[in-house]
Amino acid sequence: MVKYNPKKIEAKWQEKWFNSSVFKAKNGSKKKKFYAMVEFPYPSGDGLHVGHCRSYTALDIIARKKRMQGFNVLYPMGWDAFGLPTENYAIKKGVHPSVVTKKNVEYFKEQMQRMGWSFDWSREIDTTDPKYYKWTQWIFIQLFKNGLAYKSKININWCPSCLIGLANEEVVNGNCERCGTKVEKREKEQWMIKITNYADRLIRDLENVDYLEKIKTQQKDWIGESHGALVKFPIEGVEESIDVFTTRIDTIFSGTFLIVAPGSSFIDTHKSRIENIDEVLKYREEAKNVSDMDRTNQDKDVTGVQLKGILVRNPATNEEMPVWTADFVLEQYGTGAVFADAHDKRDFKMAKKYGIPLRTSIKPDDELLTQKVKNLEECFEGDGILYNSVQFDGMKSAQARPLIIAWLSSKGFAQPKISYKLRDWVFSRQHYWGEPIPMIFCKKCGWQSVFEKDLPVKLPNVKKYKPTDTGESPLSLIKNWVETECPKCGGPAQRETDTMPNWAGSNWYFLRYIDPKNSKKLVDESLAKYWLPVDWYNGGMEHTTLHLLYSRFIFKFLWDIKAVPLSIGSEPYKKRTSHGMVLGEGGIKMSKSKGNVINPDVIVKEYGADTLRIYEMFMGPFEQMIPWDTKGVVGCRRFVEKIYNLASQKTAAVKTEEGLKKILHKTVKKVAEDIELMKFNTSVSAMMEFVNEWSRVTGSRSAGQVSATGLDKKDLANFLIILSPFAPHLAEELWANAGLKEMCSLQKWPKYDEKLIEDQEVLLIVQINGKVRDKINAKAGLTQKEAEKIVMKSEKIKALIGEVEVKKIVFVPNKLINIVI
RNA sequence: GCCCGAGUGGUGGAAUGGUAUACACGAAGGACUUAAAAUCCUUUGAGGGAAACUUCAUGCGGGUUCGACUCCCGCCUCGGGCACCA
Repeated sequence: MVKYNPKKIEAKWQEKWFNSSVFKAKNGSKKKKFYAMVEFPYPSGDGLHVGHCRSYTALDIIARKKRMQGFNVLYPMGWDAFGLPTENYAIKKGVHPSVVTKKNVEYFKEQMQRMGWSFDWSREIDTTDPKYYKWTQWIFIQLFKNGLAYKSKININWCPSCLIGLANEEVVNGNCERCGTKVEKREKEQWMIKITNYADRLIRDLENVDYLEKIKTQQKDWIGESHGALVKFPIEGVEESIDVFTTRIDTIFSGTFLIVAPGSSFIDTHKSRIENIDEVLKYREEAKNVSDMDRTNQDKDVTGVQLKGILVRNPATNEEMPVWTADFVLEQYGTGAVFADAHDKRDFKMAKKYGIPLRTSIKPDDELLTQKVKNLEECFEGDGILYNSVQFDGMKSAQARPLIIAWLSSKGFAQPKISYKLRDWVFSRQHYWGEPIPMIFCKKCGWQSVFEKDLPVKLPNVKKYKPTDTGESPLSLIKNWVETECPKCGGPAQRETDTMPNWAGSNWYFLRYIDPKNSKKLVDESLAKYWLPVDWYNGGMEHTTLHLLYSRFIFKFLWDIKAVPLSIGSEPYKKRTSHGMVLGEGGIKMSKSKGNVINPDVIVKEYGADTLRIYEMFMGPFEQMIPWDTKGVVGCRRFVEKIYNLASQKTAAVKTEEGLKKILHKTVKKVAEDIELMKFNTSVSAMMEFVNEWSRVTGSRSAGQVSATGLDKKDLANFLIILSPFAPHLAEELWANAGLKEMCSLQKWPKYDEKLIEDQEVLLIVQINGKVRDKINAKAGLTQKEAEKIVMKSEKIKALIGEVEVKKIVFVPNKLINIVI
């Protein structure tokens, strides 16, 4: 018998697949479409990660199964190749980033093909290809033309190590998401995208998509919608008022002072009337130097300064309130001002510290606690019952809120308002290796977009792409590129030198796979109509806030401007799932510094791609984090080899053994159902059980008389088909060896026989008072009476019941009988 | 602090109201071999018993039920998300 040699088998079938059109998605097909997508990788120098393998194998299984079920499947792959690691590597080694990218892409592609994933390589895309980023730039111009891209001088998060501005989303606990350096504040003119205009739709439309509940929650949390009211506080001595956003209007009767953010324009507007303006401005400067991390530190002592000479009036109580500034009030949220009262811990703490008067107006249900609250010994923040609130006394918080808004609204002091935590998206980066922002600044005409016919604005090929210490993009040093003509007046003008963030290329890539070579349009309308939306999108949990949000937003925008057909709806992904991370052995994260990174190449070389594919599916529940275990790989290799040996026995075709046939049909059913639910681990174990039985049956026969496979040709074919999404090379090889026609990958997915699966005989569990006391083999479909009769004959049961009275008998057909005594 | 998810053998895990520990790894013993590797066979939750068998066990404490890993209530631990958000 020939020994199982994955190296030979796998190379052979990969060549056959990729030199033919078996996995090519067909435009203009009458078949139903299925668009399966995985997050395209960033082609780093490290090569493919075993985490990529988990995600790509899972959707490969789904794509292969759908193909066999008669769908026209699109399962594409590409490269998200702009980004810092490539740039940093290029700087260090003195090679151009495009050269580095090309090398990395080649390596990744080679690795991917060795895994046997059924990608349609004819649709490969690369975000750094000018033919691709032409359209990334085109999208930016549309955003600009529609008033959603604007330039603004803002305090940006600056990473002093990467020398780059970061979006709020890229700051994790006050540190740079990429390198972990503490983020600083810098004031800079930046391109901003008005994603906030879409906040409500980005929440609302989640109802129409099939995402994991966890992912929907994350999206909602990130957008941070809160319902409340905008309340006007009239300013004493002038005909003006200040707006405050609140979700707790029920506490307004206890509002005794007002706090504005240190950076609030309120301070500038009323500068002349603030008696201690120097002190206030000094506090503002100090607040600027406090990082967001410290500003949001709960244990920090509260600080603040009163704006002396300024008083406002509480529209509910008509009492005068002093105005303070404190750094815990943030400029960016709500209106940058709050009314303060005894029912907020921070306000409470501040009032106690500076001796500001407090009053309470909400009491909890508890008498003892109420006394403490009334005596200002404790701060009560929850919903409760109103008092000190005139006509609202005795009402519950939730009940009172809409009534108070209505009452104040009738007097012209309030209106309902929804506020979001989501902020506009900082879109400028001061780096070389990104898409140039296609904008031109003219002193006379202001910011103008490049003519669409002049796209793409190519990245100039230069030697110096190192970031500058000044925070300017390295492109600013290339004079003959920067200097250009104004598209409007033709006068001298300068190009924008900042580039786009890495999200820019990845937030619309699913559109380009549909029509990757179109030079006239973003995507052909009829093709988009056929292929969109993406039916199933899988990726990492780390991309379920940012990338998913950005790409949903951009798609909605493109839908609004009719760049994609209206009929497909405004959500790009019908279904989104996420895989759990693959951890290093021992449960710690894989990292180069810990030296515990598993290279898929090494595993493929030693065990074969089919083994690696099966292991990654078998290792545990798909959505769960799981530590790598090379010993577990060995078990999967044994399984693969066992199949190879069993199927390779050259014997005359026999009739499949009855019991084995039944298990095969059950396995066909289970594997099909489990794949849809991404329960790959149990599909594999079901196949293992089948193979164990197959091996047992075959073994007993060969020991006896006729040496036989125990599976006839037709049943072997069916098993190979359900195995093929998991171990495609092995399935093809055995398919060919068995003399079956065409490729296994082109077969129809098998049906199972309902009748055959039904058990003729069942194991009836006999319980007494819920404890298992006997197991009896019985005919299937027994009635309760018949079952009782059989059970009462059992010596064991008779002995256990004895003379005691039987109170009740619970009967579950074909499963169990429970005698209660 | 708030919101999700999880906790089962030595290990990864299976079972979503009905035989707890499928499948796999590891370990122990055996066969084959001069030997090792590979392969095959047997055992493998814990305790008691010569055995038939029996008691206990799904993070902890209660509850519902004929019957609970599974449902409900209260805690503990771990992981993830959000966080002076007004």
